[in-house]
Amino acid sequence: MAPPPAAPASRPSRRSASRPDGTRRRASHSMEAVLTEAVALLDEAGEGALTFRALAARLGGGVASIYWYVASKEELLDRAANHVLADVLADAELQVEREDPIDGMRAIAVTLFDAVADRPWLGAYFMRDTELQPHGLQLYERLGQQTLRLDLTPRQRFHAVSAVIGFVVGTAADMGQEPPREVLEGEITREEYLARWAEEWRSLDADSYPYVHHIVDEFATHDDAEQFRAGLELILAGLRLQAGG
Amino acid sequence: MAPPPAAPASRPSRRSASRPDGTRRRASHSMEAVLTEAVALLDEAGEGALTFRALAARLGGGVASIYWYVASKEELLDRAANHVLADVLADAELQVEREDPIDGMRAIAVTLFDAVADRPWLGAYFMRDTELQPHGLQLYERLGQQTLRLDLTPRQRFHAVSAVIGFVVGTAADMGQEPPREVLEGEITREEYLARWAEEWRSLDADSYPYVHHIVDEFATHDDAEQFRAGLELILAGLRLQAGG
DNA sequence: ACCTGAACACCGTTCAAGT
DNA sequence: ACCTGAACACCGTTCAAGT
Repeated sequence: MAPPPAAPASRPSRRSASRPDGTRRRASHSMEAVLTEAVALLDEAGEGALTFRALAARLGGGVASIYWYVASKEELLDRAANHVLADVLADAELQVEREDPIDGMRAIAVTLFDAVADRPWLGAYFMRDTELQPHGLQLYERLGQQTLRLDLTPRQRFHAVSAVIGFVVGTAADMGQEPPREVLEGEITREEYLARWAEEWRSLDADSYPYVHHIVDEFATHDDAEQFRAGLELILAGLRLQAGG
Repeated sequence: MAPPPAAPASRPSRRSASRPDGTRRRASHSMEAVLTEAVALLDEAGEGALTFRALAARLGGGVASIYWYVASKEELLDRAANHVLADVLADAELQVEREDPIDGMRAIAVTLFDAVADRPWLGAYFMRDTELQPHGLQLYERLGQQTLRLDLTPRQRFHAVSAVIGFVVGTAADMGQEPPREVLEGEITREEYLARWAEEWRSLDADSYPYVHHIVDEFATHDDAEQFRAGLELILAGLRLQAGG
């Protein structure tokens, strides 16, 4: 396997510190430090917390210095996404040696889902720009390679991979939406929140909302990861059928 | 079928106009006018164009007046989503009288996809708050009702509907991402843009990226709607299998 | 009941200047 | 080559006051 496009060389970040002689050194960053701190901000406090001012403060420098590394906030997020995808890719590579290609696809899909579920902001930026996200492209390639072992046309393979990616990212982003304030602040648990929502659904007219009533208990006790897996199995079953069983 | 929760009464909006006697009447809005203009802004210039200031200007009033109708921008977008879902729901209801429940699911899914493809912002707000989005809930119910006619457990039905919604919204939101500036400004066409991207993919090492090379022509000429349909068919095929064929 | 004006506390981005 | 300070042109939201 070829190496991914090389990342710019990086040196460890130095927080602005005073020298022995008491003079003050200018803050000095590096692409690596910028992305690491950006991801830390994202992980600690969500997408809203990543501002150039907050990031500059963490790096111990001025706001404008970040623009030496990225041209815009969009690029910052694209690169941050690529940064965390390195680990996702490494995980996926480990799990991909399956005899059955469909098992391989499942393994990669689940790995990616877990990553996006952990980092909801990742969903919105995944594969948006393959030039800035070589690791995203490699993950796509790995998933696609599995389909080469199935009896399908190129078009079917393209559609299958697109479907899996679309499902994983879409579902994960949806599930990863910022929980309501009450849950975030620990006033109520996720279970209580779901129960409250379910209560509302139960109060709907049963004749008009037979389906909602039918599944309300499932909804109230559902597990996101299990729900994702069940949907993924439908796609994979359809694919296996298409490939001739 | 029961009516959806009633919308607040609305009167036509009046742009601030001068009276015969020359005095100035205060601007007067209505929830209906606020949502209509918000959607117009969204449709004309994308999510970035919807600001309280721009909306107030269109309504002919001050910024703060909008806060009498909605408590936050989040609520404004949730309600705007519900507003356009009224039409989507009406479309879906017309198409749902199928003998085969899977055909019914397909019809609703395609209708929703078309709506989100037209209005990318809709993807991010669909079904986020069923209290503010009764039409979203009704669409969910309609889709779910189809599964009641399939031989499945409640849990399987819940998972199936979640999978379809997740796939539709995820795929449509992804496809509906703001096209790059060059395309938006008409410098190049979508085809040229895809071709340029494909060119880049072709320049990758063939041994490391066999899949990308395998599908690059499909990618260069693909149609989003067709790609969506193909993925949807995989889910529906898996579901039909699960329901016993 | 509904709207206004002005302020508050933020944003991303730019740029001339520094080292 | 890389960083700083200060400014610019915005944001969403609040609030006392008006009608």
